[in-house]
Amino acid sequence: MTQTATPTRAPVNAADVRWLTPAQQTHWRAYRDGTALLMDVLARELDEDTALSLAEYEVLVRLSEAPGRTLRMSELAGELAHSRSRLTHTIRRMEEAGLVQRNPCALDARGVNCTMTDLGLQRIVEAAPSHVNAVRTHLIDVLTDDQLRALGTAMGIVAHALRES
Amino acid sequence: MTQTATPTRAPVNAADVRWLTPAQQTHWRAYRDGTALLMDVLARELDEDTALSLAEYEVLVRLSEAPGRTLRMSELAGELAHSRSRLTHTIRRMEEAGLVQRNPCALDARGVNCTMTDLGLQRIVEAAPSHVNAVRTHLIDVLTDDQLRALGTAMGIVAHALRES
DNA sequence: CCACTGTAGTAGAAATGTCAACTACAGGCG
DNA sequence: CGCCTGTAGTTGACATTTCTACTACAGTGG
Repeated sequence: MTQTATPTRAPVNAADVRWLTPAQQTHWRAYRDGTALLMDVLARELDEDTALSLAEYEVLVRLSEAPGRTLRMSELAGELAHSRSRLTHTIRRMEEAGLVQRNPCALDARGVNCTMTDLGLQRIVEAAPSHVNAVRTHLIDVLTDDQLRALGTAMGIVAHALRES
Repeated sequence: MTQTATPTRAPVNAADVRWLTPAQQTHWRAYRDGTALLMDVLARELDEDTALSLAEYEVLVRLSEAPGRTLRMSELAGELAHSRSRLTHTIRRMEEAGLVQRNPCALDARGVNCTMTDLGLQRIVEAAPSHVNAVRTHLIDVLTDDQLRALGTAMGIVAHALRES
């Protein structure tokens, strides 16, 4: 099912809405508020400790795991769930900072390969301990194994459903 | 325990890091990716359907639930987990659009009360069905009750831990 | 009363993200 | 081939968020 020209969903009249139950409200808000607080503290601590933004850090993580420390721009955008435009801007800044390098893609003349430089590798090796520690402190260590597993499972389902459409 | 002047955490040497187990990695990434995708689609659909940003929508929700449809700026910022500066800018734009109004606070001359206008109320009444529907479609309806409860519980714990510090 | 420290809110500049074109190439099909 | 549609990536204008510094008032303790 592809999008129609105007991707507007059918307007929902107030009478038809299935409002959230109080319990659903509570859980949705806990998720929303917890996520806002968590992402905020992770971004702040990463920036203070390493002068990297969360977006830059995640770019480097994905590249560090890719064969040849290289990924196509679109693959990177897909994995990060960032818009192509956003990624272009981020990568341009990172390239100016010497963390990555861009090269035309041999197989597909439209494509651009993005490669992590040695400096980029160095930066993420330095940054990883601090960030892992922050994730541990604020997320992993405050939850039981079961709670973390449930969290991952639930959001995995959500992510999968969204990637379908 | 108060913060020291330089709130920098002790640097973490690579040797001391407790890296995440593969399972922890997986769950953390599922959470992170799912959240990015979910927030993105919710923001996009809300904007398309109602021309409100998620931030504006949430301001209106909090105000609509407050006595007198009024909250202090700092209370609003605290509930939304937004910085005071960010809130000031958001509210200024919303005030220009006629959705809220600011008045000095009688009890505390430093304070500012933020009140939702009738137009603001009207806008959120119109917007709510669409947004609830989107939350349902992309989050609530793809999870079982147990999964949603587990998600809310886990993130509630995370939020609580962060609000302590 | 006065100094001191902390809280509330704001403002402008800089950084970052979004949106809407736009170029260029790929792949299918007459 | 030549046309058409779709994908990859970029760009610049615009909107939002962050950072930092600032003003003003509250509350505490001498």
